[in-house]
Amino acid sequence: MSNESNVLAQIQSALPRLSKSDRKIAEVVLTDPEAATRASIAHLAQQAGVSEPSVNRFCKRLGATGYPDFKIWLARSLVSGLQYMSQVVDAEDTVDTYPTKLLDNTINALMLARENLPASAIESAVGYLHAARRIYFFGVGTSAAVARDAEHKFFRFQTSVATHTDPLMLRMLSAGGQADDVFFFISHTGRTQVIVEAAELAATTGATVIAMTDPASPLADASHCVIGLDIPENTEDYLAMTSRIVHLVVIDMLVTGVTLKRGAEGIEHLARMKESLLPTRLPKQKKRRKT
Amino acid sequence: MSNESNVLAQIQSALPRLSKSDRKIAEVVLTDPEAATRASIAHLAQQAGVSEPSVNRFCKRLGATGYPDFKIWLARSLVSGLQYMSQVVDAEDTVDTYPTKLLDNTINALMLARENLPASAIESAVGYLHAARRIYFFGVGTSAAVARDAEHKFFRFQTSVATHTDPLMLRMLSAGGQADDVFFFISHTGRTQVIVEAAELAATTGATVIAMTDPASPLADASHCVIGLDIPENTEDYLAMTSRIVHLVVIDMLVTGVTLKRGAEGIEHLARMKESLLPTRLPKQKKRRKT
DNA sequence: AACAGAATGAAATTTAATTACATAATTATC
DNA sequence: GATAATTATGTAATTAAATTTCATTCTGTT
Repeated sequence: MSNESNVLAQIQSALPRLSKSDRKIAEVVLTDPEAATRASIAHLAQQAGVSEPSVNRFCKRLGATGYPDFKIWLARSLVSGLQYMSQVVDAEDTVDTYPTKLLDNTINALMLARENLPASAIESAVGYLHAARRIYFFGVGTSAAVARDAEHKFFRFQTSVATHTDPLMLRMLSAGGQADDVFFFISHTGRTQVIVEAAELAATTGATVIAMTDPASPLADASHCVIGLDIPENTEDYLAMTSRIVHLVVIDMLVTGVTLKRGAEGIEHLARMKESLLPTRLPKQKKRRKT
Repeated sequence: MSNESNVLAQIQSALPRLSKSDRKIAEVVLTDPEAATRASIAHLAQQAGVSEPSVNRFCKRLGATGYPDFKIWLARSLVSGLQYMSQVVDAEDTVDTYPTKLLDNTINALMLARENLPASAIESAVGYLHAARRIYFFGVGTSAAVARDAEHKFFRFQTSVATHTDPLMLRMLSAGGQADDVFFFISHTGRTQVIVEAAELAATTGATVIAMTDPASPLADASHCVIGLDIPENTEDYLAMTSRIVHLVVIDMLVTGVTLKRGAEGIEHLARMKESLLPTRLPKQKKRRKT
């Protein structure tokens, strides 16, 4: 009964079982839940044409402790401004709408990733990266930027790191893999010709092949360790590619994981970061904006 | 001010500007917003160590009509267990905790950006980029990856685009700016020596200088158009730099804006994207994971 | 029709939130 | 560096809101 996560659905389903006044209240609430969250018990009672205690009893019957609590439940089952459906930018969009759409899509992608985190894959990838003598991050197109970011982050460790986008370099380096090398491939689809080929080559050399990609793809099949992510849509090749954002955050996770594994120096690094975070922000001088 | 869509992000961004007691209240709310929705004003006041009227005033300052109304806002902006305080990874973290922390920080940064979108700056930047004959994206360190991403995205237009990280190239190109060139600088702090210098140089040439940076920084001062973003903490140089994610999404916005401005072909492109989005995902075959 | 049981509303009570006012702290000004 | 002005904060009084109690009215049953 007290499934507080969605009162509206609950009211809806209880509707036929309700008494006369309860039904009147339910209808008012269902018609405009948004308004109900703002109304006082007196107002809602008047709207429904019932007495205040009736409203109160209605709330309690649903499992709330009282009317204010009921309003909170109601508010929670109404989702904040965030749009949960992936939104598409179209010709009618203006500067007041498309930035929010893009942000919402990105936020949704991250929330989705948050639900289905491939913790074990991350863990083993961290293990490999930590143990590696040399790491290659390979990605083309949009994923090249992710690879570059990873390279930049892994610089801090004494491990040697490299990124390349040139197909020839990619193939040559992959073919020359050694036991303690890690090849890390980044591809949303896992079907990019040059990447798949390189991964297959690398796998034959005894090096470790990690892929951040679709788990049901040729690239995944060629890899020893797959970081599979649940990413809403394939907007590949088009404007905003939300997957690359998720990929970047996963890179952060890997760097963090390796840092933690390295102990001492790593921890010291983290401590410094903690400090830098505390004095939240520097007081800003007067703002100045042109045009 | 009364942008009711996400009070938590709003509080987060107001945090540094708040008075002593307001901050205490804000911290209690941010630490456990879920609990705050259930607490009475007296309880919350006691928790924060302030008086009840202080809590009431806090709510009003945020735009709510009072405490109960504030609780409704809070409930509405609450999404599935997300942590709203910026979280720091420490030595005790495991693979079960730090990935979520990093994701939460990123999501928060994006929600914050969503509340304080510099729409007008984005609009004018889009105007400049659309009109440009040649575009340079300059960023160093972490921002280099953002610049690279921007370059990759702007390739689609006939405008010529370039990115460089080499300080010499940067200075040379900046000095050689022309009237219809756009120099786009990316820097979280706006205090990176080489970037600020290049911006100042470029500004003397008659070219347009755009900066995505802290609005109260030397870089902002040197620019014609500043895209200022509200980004929680300065984790600069350390593990996860949430600002770069926000920057990337802003790049998406700019590309989208320019695409929309280009009309016809741009729209056709968007239509194709829309199609690609509908058959959401390919049915995945059996998953396969190794190690 | 008469009764039991639930449903409902009026009024009283309690609880919670808000306002008014006084005091303290901060900031600006000279 | 002192003083005025402003802003922030708390105490107490007030008001508003929600809840409980209890009397009344429906509803269905025999």
